[in-house]
Amino acid sequence: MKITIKDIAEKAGVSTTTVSHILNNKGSRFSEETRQRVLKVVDELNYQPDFFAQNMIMKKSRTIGMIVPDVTDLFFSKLIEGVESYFNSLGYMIILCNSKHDPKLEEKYFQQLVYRSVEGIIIATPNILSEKILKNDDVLRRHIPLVLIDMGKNPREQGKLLVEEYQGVYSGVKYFIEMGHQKIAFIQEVGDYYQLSERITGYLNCLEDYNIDYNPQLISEGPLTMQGGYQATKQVIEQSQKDFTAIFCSNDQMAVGAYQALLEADLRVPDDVSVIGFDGLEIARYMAPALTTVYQPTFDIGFYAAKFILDAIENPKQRIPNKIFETKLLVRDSVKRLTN
Amino acid sequence: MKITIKDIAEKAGVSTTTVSHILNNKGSRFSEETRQRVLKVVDELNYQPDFFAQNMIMKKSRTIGMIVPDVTDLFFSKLIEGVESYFNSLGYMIILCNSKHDPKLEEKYFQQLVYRSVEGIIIATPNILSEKILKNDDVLRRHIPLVLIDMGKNPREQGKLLVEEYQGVYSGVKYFIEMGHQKIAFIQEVGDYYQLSERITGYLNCLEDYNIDYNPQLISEGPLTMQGGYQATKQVIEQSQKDFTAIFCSNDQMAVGAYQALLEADLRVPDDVSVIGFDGLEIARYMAPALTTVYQPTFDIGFYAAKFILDAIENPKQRIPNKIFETKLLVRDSVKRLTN
DNA sequence: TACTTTTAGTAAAACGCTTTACTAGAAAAT
DNA sequence: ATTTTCTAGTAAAGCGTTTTACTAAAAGTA
Repeated sequence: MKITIKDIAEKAGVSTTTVSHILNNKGSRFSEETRQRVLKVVDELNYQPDFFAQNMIMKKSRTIGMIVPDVTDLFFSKLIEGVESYFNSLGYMIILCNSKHDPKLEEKYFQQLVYRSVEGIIIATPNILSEKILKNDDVLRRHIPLVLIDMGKNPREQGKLLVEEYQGVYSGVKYFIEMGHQKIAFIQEVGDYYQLSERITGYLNCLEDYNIDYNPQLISEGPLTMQGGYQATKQVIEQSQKDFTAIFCSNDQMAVGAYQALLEADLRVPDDVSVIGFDGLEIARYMAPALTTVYQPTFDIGFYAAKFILDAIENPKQRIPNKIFETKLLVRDSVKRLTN
Repeated sequence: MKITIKDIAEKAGVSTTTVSHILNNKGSRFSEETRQRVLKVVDELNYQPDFFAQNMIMKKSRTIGMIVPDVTDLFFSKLIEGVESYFNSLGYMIILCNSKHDPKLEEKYFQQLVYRSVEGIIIATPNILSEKILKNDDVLRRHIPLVLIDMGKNPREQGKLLVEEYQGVYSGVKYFIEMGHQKIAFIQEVGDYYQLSERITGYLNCLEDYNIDYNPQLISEGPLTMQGGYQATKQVIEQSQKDFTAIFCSNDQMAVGAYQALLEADLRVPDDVSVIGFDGLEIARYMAPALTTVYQPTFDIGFYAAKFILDAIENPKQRIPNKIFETKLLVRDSVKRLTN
């Protein structure tokens, strides 16, 4: 069946100890002659040590678990790219779990990852996580580093990677206002409304700071998808009877849907309605007109998540840092200056 | 440290054999009393068997390796979703590798996956793979099922999942012609031109069948990305001095870039130039105007890849089937009927 | 009663590696 | 010449399971 270290040892006329030592550059020195002989046999038989046998002793799975709600979401795939890119050269591999936004599945995956002895876990989700995840016995006992990219939804002391959502939205809405807009709509993630996420707070506070009355008819919600943005925008159009000049979308994908909904309602971007998105995905640049959007460094977030995990693996005593990423308004062509 | 089966056995006053048997419902029957006692201890100590120790004996890693060139590419992320969705409930997990279109990296990942004893490998790539992958000793010896989603690029007898690219493109170009177009541009993947892929052959043959002269100035290439489509379209515009009325894009993402390039050149879609894409991604529906595109069942391809792998795992003797997926032209608003 | 069968379990091997502790013989030191 | 040190290795334990082959005691049977 599989070639084992024993086969190599036998064929090279040495002990398994010797083979192991030579392969791992450990222990006492060996004569160049035996070294070559062993290496030659290894090469001839195309021997590779058994991953499981090795791990049983060394307890280094060199595997990271990552849970995302939707791989096809451009934000999360960019994040995955960042994570993968860091682990790439280091011999770590990632087990990817697509939770489909289902908390039950997230929990199941989490447990499976723990069972598989991953050395670290990254959970990216806008959902509330259960105690079973956040205070998992195994994870605590075995010091498995956990990093959350969760928009600040879950209480946690370390390993939180956040984006300045509040400031991001605030700067976008402020930009609308500075461009002369007063009737500013806001479409956001489902379920967020009542729990007042950072994003909507940024919106509300900015309005307040500029003494603009908040109009509930200008707010609507939907999933953070193109379809979601389309529906939510349609709803805003109906609710307000087209009485708005700007719309802030909780992410770029919603903005794509918003464009469509506006077009169908005979509202032109930006002549009739100005639009701002959030994320700064590649697609934003290619929308017509190019979308003004609040950029967040998605790739970097993934990259840092990976880095923090790795640091924590190498330094188990240390706590995992938190990090807040800045946003930046990318001004493009989807916002019109209002001259009234 | 970790709780082992020995701890459980000791605390429950039985042998490890008993614990193992009870946990796996194997071997002779045990009295309900001991069963409960063992189970209780297992629960109390929150015991989980060690994945590596188990695998060492059972040799079932329940892990699948998947290599894609770019996770952020909507086609591949959809594929991943399909694969993940099939393995999801079955306790299999997938190790995801993002090769960045680098053949060297593909080979390295492949070897790592083999080393990690994955039970199956799915490679989705438009690249030529090395012999080291296609005729890998380990994979052959250990009968690791391999499925290729490679647009037919690599010679292989089994485990090939293909799409009717030729027919897809042909039907799109034919549609252009039926709508009165004669000057039809084609933008395609880099490097494909000289190796005459299925896609360009579909284009060329269709032109020929309708007695339309093929004009090399109407062909251009770029990566299968928005940026790539943008550049390639720009090039076509220059080369032909705007002398074309339609453009076929090798994928939807290129079409997004094409829209942008056309817009910048003051060419309106579809009034001045009609556009067709390939893939049928969600985004196509939200483009303005909505993109007419050749749909391919991306999710299903992933799903079947997973299914075939699993069938092959359960049935090692059997060969892995090939499968060809049909395409379908989704007519939307990006093609104008020419009346001349 | 004396044998057989069943019940309820156990001991020990095996999986394929790494690692610790040891050693025979050669070379160096006294 | 004897002891010490160095060289080039090896034997065997151990990692945490599963599994095979076995067994003592209880129950059933003739």
